[in-house]
Formats: sequence, C-alpha cells, structure tokens
Amino acid sequence: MGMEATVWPTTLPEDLRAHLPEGLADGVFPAGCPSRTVLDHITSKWGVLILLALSEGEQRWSELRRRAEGISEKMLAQTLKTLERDGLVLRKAQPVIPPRVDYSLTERGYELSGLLVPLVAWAYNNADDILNGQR
Amino acid sequence: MGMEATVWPTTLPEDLRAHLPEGLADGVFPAGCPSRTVLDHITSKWGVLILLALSEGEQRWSELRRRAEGISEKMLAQTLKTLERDGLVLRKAQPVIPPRVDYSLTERGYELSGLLVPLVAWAYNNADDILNGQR
DNA sequence: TAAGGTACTCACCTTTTGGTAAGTTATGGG
DNA sequence: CCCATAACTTACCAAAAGGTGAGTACCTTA
Repeated sequence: MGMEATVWPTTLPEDLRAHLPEGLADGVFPAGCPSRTVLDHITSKWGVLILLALSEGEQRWSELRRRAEGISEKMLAQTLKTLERDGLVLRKAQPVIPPRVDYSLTERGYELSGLLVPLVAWAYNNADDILNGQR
Repeated sequence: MGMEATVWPTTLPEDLRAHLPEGLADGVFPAGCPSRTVLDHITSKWGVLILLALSEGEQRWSELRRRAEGISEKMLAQTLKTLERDGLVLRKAQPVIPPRVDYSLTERGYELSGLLVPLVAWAYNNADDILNGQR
C-alpha cells in the first residue's frame, strides 16, 4: 500500500515505431533534411488552419479568410502559395469578373489532413487543461 | 474511354469529422482561442523535434541537443521550458556535480506523441516527392 | 592550482515573420 | 462616369524568433 506512481510506457509501442523510416528511428532529424522544410510548411501556424479548413471541402478565398480567423490577406496568399507549390492544395481560377477562385485539397493534401485533424482535435480538447495547470 | 480524372473524397470521412469537437466542426478556429496557443507550442519548429526525440524514451539535455540537430542551447532551454509548463515533458534534476538532468514525456505528452509521430513520418516519407515536384 | 565536465542564463544583435494600408484588375450596374 | 466586387500584390514598418558568445556553478581529477 501507500503511494504508487501512475505508470505508462516510456517509449512508443513497437508497432508505431516500426513505421518510422530508417534515419528517423533513432530520433535524429538531420539539419539540412528536406523533411524539415516540409514539416515547417505543414506545421506552420496558418498552414495547419488552412489545411484544416479545406478538409471540409472546396472553398473560395473569402471563405478561407473567414475560417482561418485573424489571418491577413498577405499571409493567406503566402500560405496558399506554399501549399499549392507543395502539391497539397489545388487552385482553380475561373476567368470571370469579379474573379472567382476555388481552393481544395489534392489527394496528397487529403491524406495529410487525415493526420492533422486528430492532432488539432487533441489540442482543442486539451487546451484548457494545459493552460490552466500552470502556476 | 478517354481521359478520366482520378477521384478522391473532397471532405474527410464522417467518422473522422465526427470526432471533431463542436466549434471546430465548421473549420473555424476562433482567434483568441486557447487551443491556438497550445497548437503553436506543439507544432513549433523545435517543439515537434523534441517531442519526437523524447518518444524514444528518457533523455539527458546533451542527448536532446544531439538529436534535435541544429538547435541552439538557448532554443533547447526555451522549448523544454514551454513543454514542461504545458505538462508534456517531465524534468528530473539530480543534485550532483557535474549536473545531471533527465527529460521524459508525461502521460499527456506521450499521448500527444502518438499523434505527432505519424505526421512526422509522413513528412519524412513525402518530402522528396513534394520538393522535387516544384518547377 | 588549474582544467574539465554539465546544464544552463544572459545580453546583444540579426533574421525572419507578420501586420497595415494602399494599389491593381476588369466588368457590370446605377 | 463611377463605384462596387473578389482576389490578389506591393511597400513599408513592427514584432517575434533565433543565433552567438560569454558567463556561472560546483565538484572531481590531473
């Protein structure tokens, strides 16, 4: 009897770590590595929000502005451009006046959003506990 | 016959979206929302790498420096402090000389790393395709 | 006595990121 | 003729992130 510490695994279960590629298995992420660049894009403040919004389906510029609350036009343009270059977002512009542009996820972007959504949901669900528990 | 476009779902499957909390279901992330803060911490450049490294188990300061290749001492200290305050990382300091400090994931941090690892692995696996496909 | 080891902190400076407000385009409507 | 509209671009400035190098603490070993 007496106090007993709660115990949980100290490393990830084998089946999860088994899916890690080689050079990553020891937790080392080489500095110049291309994956660092990609990781920066997809975990950027606005990148996450845009990908999340687009996981709800095709949307216009103005709709994206509304959903990623607080984003400036400059950052929206910049973020969309990066995601488009990365092949995660598809831009369809119709030659009408006033202009109409629809954004959607590519197949790759769609695949990614499947990983991003649980992460965002986790942050959303744990945010209050995390920030309240600080002295 | 002729050309046929590859088709994939344009929104996430119902069972995934069903796990999204209320206010998130329409893809809107309120600007002042606490989850924005938490999301920024866990998707920060160095935060991701530290959490990833720690998913391999308890590690010392110097070992973390090595694994998060390229990080400066200043940023390592800062990132660890944030993650510790957020209750994701546990710091155990031993009063010996020279000092010895071990860092590990808390239960909450461990839970999080289960979502982060697939994301990082995805970035690692797709990085070359993504960066090569740009003109 | 002096050097070495570990985990930091601090001050200073550079680089990157991001916001603001204005300008652009082309057309249809009043 | 002029304004509104949607989707941007640009120039300029402020703020935040991040790097560098020095300093600190304390004991052990040479």
